[in-house]
This record gives sequence, structure tokens and C-alpha cells, in this order.
Amino acid sequence: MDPLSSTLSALADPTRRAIIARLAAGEATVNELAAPFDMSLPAVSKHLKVLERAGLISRGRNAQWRPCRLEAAPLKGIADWIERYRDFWTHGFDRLDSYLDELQRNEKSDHE
Amino acid sequence: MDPLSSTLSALADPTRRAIIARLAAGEATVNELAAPFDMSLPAVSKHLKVLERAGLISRGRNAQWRPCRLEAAPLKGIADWIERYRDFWTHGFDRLDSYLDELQRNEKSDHE
DNA sequence: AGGTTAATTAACTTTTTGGTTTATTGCAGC
DNA sequence: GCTGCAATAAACCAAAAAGTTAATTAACCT
Repeated sequence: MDPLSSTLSALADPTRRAIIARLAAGEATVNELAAPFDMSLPAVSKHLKVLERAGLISRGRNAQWRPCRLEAAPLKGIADWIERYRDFWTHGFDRLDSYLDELQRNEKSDHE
Repeated sequence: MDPLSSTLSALADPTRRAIIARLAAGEATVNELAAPFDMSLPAVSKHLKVLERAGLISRGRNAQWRPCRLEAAPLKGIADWIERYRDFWTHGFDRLDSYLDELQRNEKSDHE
């Protein structure tokens, strides 16, 4: 799966977004991350694996704990992607202008 | 499903993102949207339904055609959501600062 | 060594997703 | 009123997602 798709699908789950929000406040262990949820520990462990495979978190090892840390790059990837569409909600999407902008934009970037 | 989750999961598919990119250039019919893909028409029709249910597109009726139009609100929803994490990739994520910022932020907004 | 805690793995279930093919609806134009 | 084209609906299938419980690994502690 392409990076943007895996980032977006990782973030499409509210549990995982809550984990991300928690990690924005600093590192945390698996049990700490699992505490707020009415869900088994293996379920949270799986969510973490999804986030890790998407590159959104990384994990260290400290004795028997695996502290999780938020990683910036994939979030930036999404921010960059969505930036292309900012015109739509700022200038009340004049379609002809957008079309011309888009043509220009496509000359030097991908179409993802 | 909450709005942010359905928006993100709708966008987690490269075919659907390509459709969005195409619609940024202006309205298009289902057949026009389907043309670039090596995929049956019903498959594209389903993708459009996913986008529509997420509010990312709306559809008019013009004789036998259903022109699709890009809608701004859900995209803005994502941009707003991700904005909270901008500190992570701009100022090289000093974790203590982020933590304090986050605490402030949580006092007046949700946790999604 | 034995027990406890942190976390993952395994095996399994259910639901959702993304695609197919075939059939159906709705409109246009001769 | 047929024929043809745009689009959706129906029925089906395979694979992936999200959860469960039970078992396992790994590290610490006394």
C-alpha cells in the first residue's frame, strides 16, 4: 500500500486518533495507552502495530516496556496532500480558477 | 461513523483520491470519472457512493447524467484536525513544549 | 528458581471493503 | 415504441479489519 493510503487508513479509526492525540503529549507505554479504552490489550497492541506500519509511531525498548513515540513525517505527508485543495474552502471555489490552478500544478507534481 | 473517520477512510483509497483530484478540475460525470481506471463501472459507482456518504462530493442530475462536484467541508475538517499537530514537523518537536501546548489546547476543544 | 508484570502471538469470529458479473432503471432520439 | 447509453442495484466472492480469549515471550524482583 502506498504511504499516503496507509497513513490515512491508520488515522481513519477514532481509537488510533485518540492514541495519536495522547502521544502528542509525550511518550507512553502500551498499557498507558490502553488504559482509556474499553478494549482488550491485544486489541490496542494491534492498533499500535497499524500505526507503526504507517510510520506514525516508533517504539523503543526500556526493560519490559515499549515506549511509543509520535513520528512527524506521515502527518506532514497528509498536510502536504490536503494543501492542494485549500483553495476550495478559502476562496469560495470558483471552478474555472481552480481548474487553471490545477493544470499549472499538475505540470510539476504527481497526481496522487 | 463519526464525520472525521468517514472522511479519512474515504480518502484512504488511491482510486478515490484520484477521483477527488479530477473533480478539483471541475464537475464530471460517472463515465468521465471512470475512464482512467482499469475497473468496472459499478466499482467506480461504489467509490462515488463512499465519497458521497462522506460528504466529499455531491451529485446533480442532468438528463441521464449525474454530474459530480467536489465539496469543501470535509476536506477542511481534515485540515483543521491535522493543524493541531503542525508543531511536530515545524519546530523540531520539543516534547515538553508540545505537552504544555496540548494541555492548553485540551481545555477548550475536544479530544478526537 | 519461581512469580509477576508488560507486551505480543496465535487462533478464531464477525463485519466491512473492493471488486466482479448480470440485471434493472431512466432518459433521449429516431 | 424500440434502441442505445448512463448509471445504479443485486448477488456474489475473496481478502482485510477489528475485535475476542488463551497462550507465549521477555524482563524484572525477591
